[in-house]
Amino acid sequence: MLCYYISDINPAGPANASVILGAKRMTTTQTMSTSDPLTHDHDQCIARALDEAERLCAQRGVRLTPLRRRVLEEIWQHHEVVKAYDLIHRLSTEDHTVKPPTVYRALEFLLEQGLIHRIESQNGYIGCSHPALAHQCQLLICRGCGQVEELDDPALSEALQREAESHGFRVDQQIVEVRGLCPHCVPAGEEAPAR
Amino acid sequence: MLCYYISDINPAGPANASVILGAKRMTTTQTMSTSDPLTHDHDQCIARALDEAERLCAQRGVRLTPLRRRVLEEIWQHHEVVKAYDLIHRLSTEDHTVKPPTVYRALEFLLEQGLIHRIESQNGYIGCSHPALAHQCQLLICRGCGQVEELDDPALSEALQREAESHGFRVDQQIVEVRGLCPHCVPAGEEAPAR
DNA sequence: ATCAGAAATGTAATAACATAACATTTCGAT
DNA sequence: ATCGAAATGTTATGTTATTACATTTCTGAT
Ligand SMILES: [Zn+2]
Ligand SMILES: [Zn+2]
Ligand SMILES: [Zn+2]
Ligand SMILES: [Zn+2]
Repeated sequence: MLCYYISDINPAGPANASVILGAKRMTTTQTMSTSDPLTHDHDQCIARALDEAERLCAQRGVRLTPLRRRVLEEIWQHHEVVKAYDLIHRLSTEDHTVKPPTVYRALEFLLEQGLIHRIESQNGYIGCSHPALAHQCQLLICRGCGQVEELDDPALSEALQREAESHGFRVDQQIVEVRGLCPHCVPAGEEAPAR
Repeated sequence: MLCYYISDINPAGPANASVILGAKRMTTTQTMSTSDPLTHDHDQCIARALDEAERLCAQRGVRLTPLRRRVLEEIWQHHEVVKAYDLIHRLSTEDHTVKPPTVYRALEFLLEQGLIHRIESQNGYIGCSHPALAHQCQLLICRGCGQVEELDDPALSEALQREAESHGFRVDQQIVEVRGLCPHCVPAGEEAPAR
């Protein structure tokens, strides 16, 4: 499977179509990267995320059960926000309907282990790009294509932490989400206001 | 009405009880401030917020109808997160049940006019402290008492904006919410991890 | 290998949050 | 007074999440 940056949420115009057709599967060894979503090999992206999850859970002595692994795999199918009820539908078959608590419990586990992030402004979830270490991240959420890029800028999170502390506040968690248009959707969205 | 910083969400121990009893109504002229929630005159806080809303809506040629004003007034009853269904219940009487769309439409108007902020991580709302000018804010949300402090640090919002732009991202809106313990709830919560 | 407790999953019901669609009322300008 | 737009009322339904309890699976001790 290839990861298309321009999703069908935002039907691309002719200008973008050629870009999409230009996407190609890369077979050389490379690092996982969400910064070049048009060209990266997303099969490898998924495989790497699952391997890393297996490794971390083994290391931590927690169980990445088949169900939890399956939910994580579904979340990693693309770089867009995934909703809990999407997962319920995707995991259900004619034989067997998955019920909400099943999915919510798996999500709870994955959140606890830092394998996914919850996107508060969308009631959705996304795979974490750097699950080995706990971190505060900044999420860039494109309203055009729905893709999410995870930033992990310590300078930003530290600045916010300091600001909160300067008001006597003890920080548990930061929620930093930016809504807007990603580089590939800016042309299709609105042009820059300045002229 | 006085604004108690320690709410009944987090039953205060004896150490805090005296602090609560120490809260007093201030009658001197003062600026609205959420930075000293124990001592500020919250009646004046509400009145000022409503006056400001009247003024801004008149200036902008939009209508702060009785319903919208009433919803804003309820949101300003304290400095804690208010939920939409709280408002529905508070506005309903034995004679008349307020339906969800009524409240959600009022909230939509108040959000558009920048008179309230939505707190994404809580599905809740809070009165805006500086509604005259559009701004990106940072919200400090206490898990102890539920109170919310609004920060408006341009250095922070500009830093986040620059970071997003450096990734080619066009920013529409920033969502910055910090969960933790406010100065008055830190003692009652957990002690500092360092020793 | 067997058993007991803990962890995980299954299931039913319901709570909590939000919107769509359409009817009626109110407002403000002519 | 009349008309169109804006606001509100009403019904129904869609979406997200949790509670409570039953059953199954796993793990470690015997
Ligand atoms: Zn990918
Ligand atoms: Zn992450
Ligand atoms: Zn106040
Ligand atoms: Zn504000």
